Amino acid sequence: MPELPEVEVVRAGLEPAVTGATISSVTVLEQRSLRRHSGPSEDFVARLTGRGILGAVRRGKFLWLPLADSPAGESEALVVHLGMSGQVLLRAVGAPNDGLLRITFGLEHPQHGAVRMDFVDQRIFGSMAIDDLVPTADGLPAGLGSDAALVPAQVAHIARDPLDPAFSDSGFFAALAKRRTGIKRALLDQGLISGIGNIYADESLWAARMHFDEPTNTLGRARAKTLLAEVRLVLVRALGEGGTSFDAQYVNVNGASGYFSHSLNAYGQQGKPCPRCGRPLVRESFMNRNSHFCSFCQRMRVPATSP
DNA sequence: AGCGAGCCCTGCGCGC
DNA sequence: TGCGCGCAGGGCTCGC
Repeated sequence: MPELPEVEVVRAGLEPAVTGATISSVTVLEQRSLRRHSGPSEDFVARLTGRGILGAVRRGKFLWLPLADSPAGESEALVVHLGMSGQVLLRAVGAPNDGLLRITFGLEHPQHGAVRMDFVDQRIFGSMAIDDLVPTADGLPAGLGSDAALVPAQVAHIARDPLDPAFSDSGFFAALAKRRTGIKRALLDQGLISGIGNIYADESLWAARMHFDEPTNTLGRARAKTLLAEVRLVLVRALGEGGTSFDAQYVNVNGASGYFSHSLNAYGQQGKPCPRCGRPLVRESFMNRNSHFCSFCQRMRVPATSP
């Protein structure tokens, strides 16, 4: 469950269950799910077993669980990226294993007792890793879920997401004005603004009535503001509905689906009438993926030339 | 700097 | 019923 709302649903579901819990056991069933971990699976298991979990933090599509008792004062965290098809599920001890289970943790919580935390991932684009926490560049809290200004080293290059109170709107507008690229490319660039993927990029652009390939440097401050406002609106609405689920793949920690797929205006709606103007929505190949949009409402805007 | 291509993968739904 | 194809929410690296 990839984009910000889906990852936030997972974070919020994990937070009460894992904060204060101790990892009693770790079993790695699929080595490739540790692609982002620097050591072998034995190292991963040995370093996690017996450790306490301090919370659940998210920036963009990255999730991490800060760990207690880090060696030599170095702060460490268990970093999770769901990739295209990853899930983190909380299950009763003894529940049957999912066929796509890659890594499983036994957790012991002082109040809630024993629970299992399962990392399930069909395509293995997702991964887990132990990583060092490093200070944030701006000294502000790294993401949602913790006040600590510490971010996993492998997440440090990821920009803040638009729901982060420390996200700089003016910094984002300035970066857009400086870049020579298309607006959807910019929205999908996790180093510029994080958390947005193909679904919410298309939904935001539809809401803002912008063509996906409109150049960022001629967008102008007012239209950039409109776009950012629509991005936030779409993300918040999707979060309110538990994220977007097209099938059983994208679920919360209890395995339940979100409902935002019923609210999609553009993504996956090719051939259907545009909810605004009634003309058929189209799908166009873009960046090895697809863009879904209304070719009437979202016409390429020709920037006004100075007289 | 920015971009396209390639790569990492499995499983599903569809048309034949 | 079975097979092959196209498709899928992401991100990293490389060469131009």
